[in-house]
Formats: sequence, C-alpha cells, structure tokens
Amino acid sequence: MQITDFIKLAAQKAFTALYQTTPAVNDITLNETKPEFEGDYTIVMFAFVKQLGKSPDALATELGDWLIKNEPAIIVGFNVIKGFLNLSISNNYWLQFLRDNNHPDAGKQPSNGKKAMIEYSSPNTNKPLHLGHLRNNFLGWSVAEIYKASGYEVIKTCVVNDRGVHICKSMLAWKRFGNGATPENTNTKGDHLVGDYYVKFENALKAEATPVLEQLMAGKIPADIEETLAIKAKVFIDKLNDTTLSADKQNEIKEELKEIARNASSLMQEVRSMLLKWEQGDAETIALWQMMNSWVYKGFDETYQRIGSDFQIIYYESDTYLLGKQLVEEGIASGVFFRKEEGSVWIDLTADGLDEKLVLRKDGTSVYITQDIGLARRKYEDFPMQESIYVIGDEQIYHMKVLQLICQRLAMPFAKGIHHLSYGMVDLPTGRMKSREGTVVDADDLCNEMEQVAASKTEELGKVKDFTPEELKQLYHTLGMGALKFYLLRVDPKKRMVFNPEESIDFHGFTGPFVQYTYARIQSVLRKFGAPDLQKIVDENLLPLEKSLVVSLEQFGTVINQSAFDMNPSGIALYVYDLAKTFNSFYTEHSIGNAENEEKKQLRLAISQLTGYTIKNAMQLLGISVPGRM
RNA sequence: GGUUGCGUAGUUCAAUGGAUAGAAUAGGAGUUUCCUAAACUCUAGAUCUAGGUUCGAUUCCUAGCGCGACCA
Repeated sequence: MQITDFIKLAAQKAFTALYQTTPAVNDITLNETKPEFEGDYTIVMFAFVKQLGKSPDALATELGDWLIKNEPAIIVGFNVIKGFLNLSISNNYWLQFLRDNNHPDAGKQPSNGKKAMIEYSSPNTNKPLHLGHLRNNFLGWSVAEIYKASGYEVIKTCVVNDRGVHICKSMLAWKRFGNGATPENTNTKGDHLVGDYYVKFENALKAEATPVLEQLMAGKIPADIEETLAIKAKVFIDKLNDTTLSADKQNEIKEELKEIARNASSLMQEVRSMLLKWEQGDAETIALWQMMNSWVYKGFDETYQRIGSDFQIIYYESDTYLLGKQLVEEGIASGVFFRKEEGSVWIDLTADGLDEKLVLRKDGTSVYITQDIGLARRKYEDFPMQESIYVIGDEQIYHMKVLQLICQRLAMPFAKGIHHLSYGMVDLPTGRMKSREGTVVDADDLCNEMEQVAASKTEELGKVKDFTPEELKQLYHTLGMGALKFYLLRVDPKKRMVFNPEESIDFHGFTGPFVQYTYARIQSVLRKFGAPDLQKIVDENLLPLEKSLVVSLEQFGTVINQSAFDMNPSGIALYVYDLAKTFNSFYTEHSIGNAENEEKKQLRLAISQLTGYTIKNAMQLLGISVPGRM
C-alpha cells in the first residue's frame, strides 16, 4: 500500500475513534508537506471544522496525538500550523521502502483484471504523417503504457482511413501526371510520393477553379456549370451584394463560392466518378488503389518503427465503412432511431442537451457516425473490453459525444467505458499549420532534424570519442526522439500547444535529454562504485538529508494511477523531471565518493540505484528510452 | 447565431478549493582538483475584467472581454 493511502485510512480511523464520525477517504485532503515546514505529509483540517465544532488547531492536535499513539511504527511526530497537520514518517519506514522496492520493476502495479482498447494514430492514406500525428501517436502509446503499468491488459489499435475522396485525388493525379512513377524509380518514400500527387491534384484543381471563382465573385455564373451548383451559387452571390455584411461574413461567403467553383471543376467530377467506380469494385481502380496504398503503408511502417509505435489490430475503413447499417435497422426496431417521411434515419438526442442527429441518409448510405457505431461494436467483438479509448483531436468532441450516447442507447456493454482522449492542435510560433501555405511540419523531416541536432550538440561536448558508429547512431536516435516525445507529452493533452522548433531541440531544463542525462549519470555512479549493499545500512538515522528524494520515489505508484485515471502523461513527465532535478541537485553537492562513512555511501548508492530504476520505468511510460551513458 | 474549450512571469508550461501561485527558458550574479558542468547555487519577474459562493478561489457560479473549435 502507498503511504498516502495508509495515512488517509489511519486518519479515517482516528476520526471514527475520536468523534464517532467516519469521513470518506477522498474527503481527506493529504498533501506533501512544503519544504519550509517540518514533516513529510500534511492533512488539511478546515473541511471538518464546521461539522465537528472545534477549531482547526484543536482538531489537528487531537488527530496528531491519536496517530502517533496508534501508528507509532509509521507516524512518529507532528506539528500544527494554522490548521495544517504536518506528520513525520519514521525513517525506518523509508529505509524499509528502499529495501523492498530496489528492483527493476519499481512502481508497476499488479493486474486489475480489466481490459482497455486504445485507438490512436488513425492516418489518412493520401499524405505522410505530420507534427499533429506525432502528438497523437505519442499520447496513444504513452497512455497505453500507463494503463499497462496501472494493471490493465491493453490492446492498441489503429483505424486507417484508406478510402474516399482524398485518396482518389492522389490516384487521379498519379494517373494523369505520374508517368509510371514508383517509390523505387523515384527513390521517394511511398507516403511522400502519394502525398506529392495529392498536392499536384490540389494545384491543378486550383488552376481550374480560380477563373470560375473570379467570375462568381464578379456576380457571373458560368453557363457550363451544373444546375444545382448554379442555384447554390446564386444564393451566395445575392448575399454578397449586401454591403452591410461584416468582413468575416464576406469571407465565409467567399469560401462557399470557392467550394462551388472547386466542385464545378472537371477534376472533381472525375474524382467523384472514380470513387463511384471504386465502390462498384472496378478492377482497374481497385488495383491502382491497392498499389498506391501499399506504397503508403510501407512508408508509414518506416515512420512508425522510427518513432516507436505499433498496433495489435489494424482496422481499414474500406473493410468497415459498411458496418453499422445493420445496427441502425435493429435500432429502428427497438425505437432508438426513427425514420423520417422522406426516408432518412435519425436519433433524437435533445434529452441529452444535443440535437437530432442523422445516422442514415435518405438514399440509405451511411454517414461517419454510422460507420463508427459499427466499428465500435466490431472492436468489442474482437476484444471484449471495459474501456475503449479514442485518441482523436478536440475538433471531434461533439462527434464523440454523439457516438457514446448512441452506443449507450443501443445498450452496448462497453458504452460507459468509451473515453475520448481529445488533444489540442499543435501550433507553430507563427500560428497554425496550414497545408495550403506549406507550413505543415513533416514527421520524417522533423525526426531527421532532431537526430541531427542531437548529433551536433553531442559532438560539441566531445564526450563520446570511444563510441562505435553504431552506438553513436543509436544514441542520437535515443536523444532526438527523447527530446521530441518529452516536449510533446509534457503539456496537458487537452490544451492547444505551441511547437517551437528551437525550444524542442533544447537539451537543457524541462526536457527529455535532461532526464536522460541524469539516468546516464546514475549509471556512471553505479559502474564506479558497484551495486549497493542494502544489508550494510542498519542505522535509520542516516536518512534525513536524502529523504525528499525517497519520498518522491515512493510517490511513483500514485503518480501512475493518477495519470491513468486522467489519461494524461504530462503528470509522468513532470514527476520524472522533478525526480531527476532533485537527484542532480543533491548529488552535485553531496558526492557519493566523499560520503562520511561506508553506511552512508551504501545508502546513497541504494537511493541512486532506485532513482535509476524509477527514471527508466517512468520514461518507458512516455515511450522514451534512456542511454546507459552519453 | 447555438454548443463547447482556453485566457497565469517577456516566452513556453504547472498548481485533487488550501500555507508565501510552482518550473523551465530568456535576463543579472556565481560554482569545475571531487561519481558525467547536457550539471549546480543565488537573483528578478505573473493569475483577462467585474460581481458571487467559501474560513480560504488560479480552480466553483454569473456576466463581460479576447482567442480557438464544433454545429447549422
């Protein structure tokens, strides 16, 4: 049991014994004691003052007295300051903790018998991965590791959006401008090659649509435009003549007209007919689609391997996009959905504060949510889990809310365990990434850059002369990825964040490499002095100076559980950085070699070793590896 | 327009309703006979505005301002 849980339970017993009232454990506020006060843990008394009709200080004193009398082995002293009860934990407890936990699995929790599925990454097959995907991947991987460490059986999954308009655009451009280009004959990574043709398509589309847009903006509707588009265009053109509109509104209208111009183009018509052919199973189209997707997958695999990402089950949208229709039919029968007169099918979510939501069009085709319902069911059939976590950007919060509600209405057993781990967009210091303006940061390029900077900074320091080329390559990879992952994971996922390229490759301060450095430093200590001999440490009074570090080490299990509960790796990053910092600070001033006596030396070695284990395990939860030397 | 998220040092991030709001970085001043100076020690600097709830509010509530997202 963690010491914090122990104290809370003890305090609960104390309340029962002293005041015949038993507060819930969660209502007892327990903090680490601030360094300027004496003690290890602090109970805040104010919450109980009113109910018990005593002053905070009187309560604290009575509680403290009871605790040292009834738990003398653990709680050995207390002081009361303005309603805060500061408790001192016995040195012997901490020493025993060091003895019991000095093993490589430090901090990991036993199995809780529950299963969780984590969906992350979920790329489109028309473009290479970019910075936003990296945040997604790192989050998904990390949360999976955190869940494992807190006792879950975890399965990682990925949903590949491999069909639809976007990939048809790349296919069409390749057919038109490709001249038989392949990844091999152009020496280009497959996902990048397909992405290049997507860009070529967009450029060609722009060239075709611009003159049309200019006419529309001038109030003219071209004669060869499709009728439905012409009607729509007229509506917006009329609005455009309204001079009282704000600049924002005018821009909105301009965007609408742009969309119309794009849709009116021959290129978009071809894309749509290509998608239709795909849906009808046209052999030539399918073959092209398979070939280009296979290029993309090969490219993705390379990137995934490099950034450390894998999946136990991969779902392809082309396999699953028809799922869900059956469930809609069943839902109509059971009254969850209703059919409107013109034939479309809806669900009424007004009782939950949302509106009515379409689940099947009047022509019987599905919408996104239909597929997602089907896939949710499929996932459960493949892996009956209690928790189903979706790592998806925060622009889909509404969509995910709807999905969960529908699953609940359909009485799916896992519905309550659906969590949307939403994360904010990654911005650049100059603003948001825009593909149209070419400011998107490519994942492969970024990884290259991180490793190069790691190399040049390391060489500057000149400490790696005895490394083999293979070791160096490995080290630069470890450091570069460590910096990148730590930088993206240290921020609360739900917040939008700024990615500053220069800051991300900084190796000082609150960074991955700082923690990696501390680990390497500890390994160096252990190489020099050997493993600690715990049996040699018998005097518990040696501990006080190093206690803050031991207290932090003991906290690791609590931090894991909290991070799992919040589905937020940033707590781990904060924790491991703080641990590394405390270690560095202490052992820069108090060297192990100069310890006053052998017992003290062994104690410091033991703390160093456990710190090493803990750093390694914590970093593993972030998907970051640590070098033995650097 | 409706729904929703976010506003904290110059900058990037913290703070289950708790003690004097923490870090990092940039700025200023120091520390290399000693296990890794990619380190350490000082120093200066912040809660968008107005109300409310509370013994106590960065946190909860209401309104406003600013930025974003989603929906039509």
